[in-house]
Amino acid sequence: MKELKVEWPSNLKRTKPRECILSVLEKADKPLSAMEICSAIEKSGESAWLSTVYRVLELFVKKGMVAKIAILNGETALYELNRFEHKHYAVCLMCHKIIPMDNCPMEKFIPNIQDSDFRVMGHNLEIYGYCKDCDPKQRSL
Amino acid sequence: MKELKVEWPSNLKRTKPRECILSVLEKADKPLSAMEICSAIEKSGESAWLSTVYRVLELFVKKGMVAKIAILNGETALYELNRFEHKHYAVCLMCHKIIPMDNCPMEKFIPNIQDSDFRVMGHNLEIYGYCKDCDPKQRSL
DNA sequence: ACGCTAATAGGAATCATATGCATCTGTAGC
DNA sequence: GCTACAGATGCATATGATTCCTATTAGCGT
Repeated sequence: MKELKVEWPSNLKRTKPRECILSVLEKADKPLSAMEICSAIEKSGESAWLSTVYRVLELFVKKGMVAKIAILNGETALYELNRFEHKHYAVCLMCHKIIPMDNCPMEKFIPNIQDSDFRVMGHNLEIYGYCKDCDPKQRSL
Repeated sequence: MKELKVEWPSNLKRTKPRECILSVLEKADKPLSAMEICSAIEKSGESAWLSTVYRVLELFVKKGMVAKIAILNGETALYELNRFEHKHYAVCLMCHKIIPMDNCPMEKFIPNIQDSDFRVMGHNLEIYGYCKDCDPKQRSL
C-alpha cells in the first residue's frame, strides 16, 4: 500500500502530537487502534498520551482526514487515513488479521429501508471468515 | 414484526434466567442491548443479573439461537433472535434509531479479497444516515 | 428424593474511551 | 520577534460495557 498524504486543514493548529499521529497514520499499511498509534509514537522517540491520541483522532475524523472503522463487533475502534475511495475489510475470525477488499457491494445497490425517507450517508461492511493460514486449523478442530 | 420462536436445544438446561432472556428476545421488535434485556426482565417482575445476561447471551450466540450485532462503531452490542434469513439495519446518526432493511447487497456479490483463499463465513453491514425525523434537524444545523 | 455438575448471584476487575483541570504552546496581532 | 490568549496537552481520574471470580444454588439423571 502506497504511503499517502492528507492535506492539513488551514485552520488546524499544528502541534507535535497531531503531527506525530498523522505521520504514523501516513506510514501505516493497515488501520490502527489508538493504542497502536500511541506506541508507534513512543517508539519513534516522541511521547503521546492516550487521551490526547483519542482527542486528536476524534478531531481528525470530524475534519474528514481520518476514517474510524469498527471490526469484529467493535471491541476496538481502528483508524486509517481517509482514502476517499472507500474500502472494506475481511477479518479472520481466528487470528483477527485484516485483509483489504478491492470492491464494494454497495456501489450499485439500492437499500430497501423500511423508513423510506432515510437519507443514507454511508455504510460499514465487514466480511468475516478464515484466512488462508487459519482455515486449515479451523477445519481440523 | 411478528413474534418468532426459537427451538430450545435439547441439551440446554432450562433455567429461569435463560427462559426470561429468550422470552424477552422473542417479544422484542428490535435488537436489544444486554442492559435493555436486563431491565425488561426486572420490569416483568423477575430478576436478572447483568453478568448472567451476558453469559447467557454468549451461550445463545454459540448455540446459534441469537445473533449479536454491533451498531455505530460498536459502543454497545445488540442481540436479537437469529432469524436465519439474515438482516441488516440502517442506523440514524442523530437519534440512533435502528431501521430494518429488507434486502442485502451481498446476495449476488463476490468480494474481491486480497487473500484469495479467504473462506467467507458471513458479514456485517450497517448503513448510516439520517432518519425522516432527524433529517430536517440535521439540514438546519 | 439425592447428589453431582453446571449455572447463577453478587461483586469486583478489566478494557477502551472520555472528561476535568491546571499548565503549556501555537499563532494572530502588534 | 514578542506577547497575549485561545485552544491543546499532560495527567489523573471517571465512566460504561463487558468479563471474571467464587461461594452458593438449582437443574436433572438416577
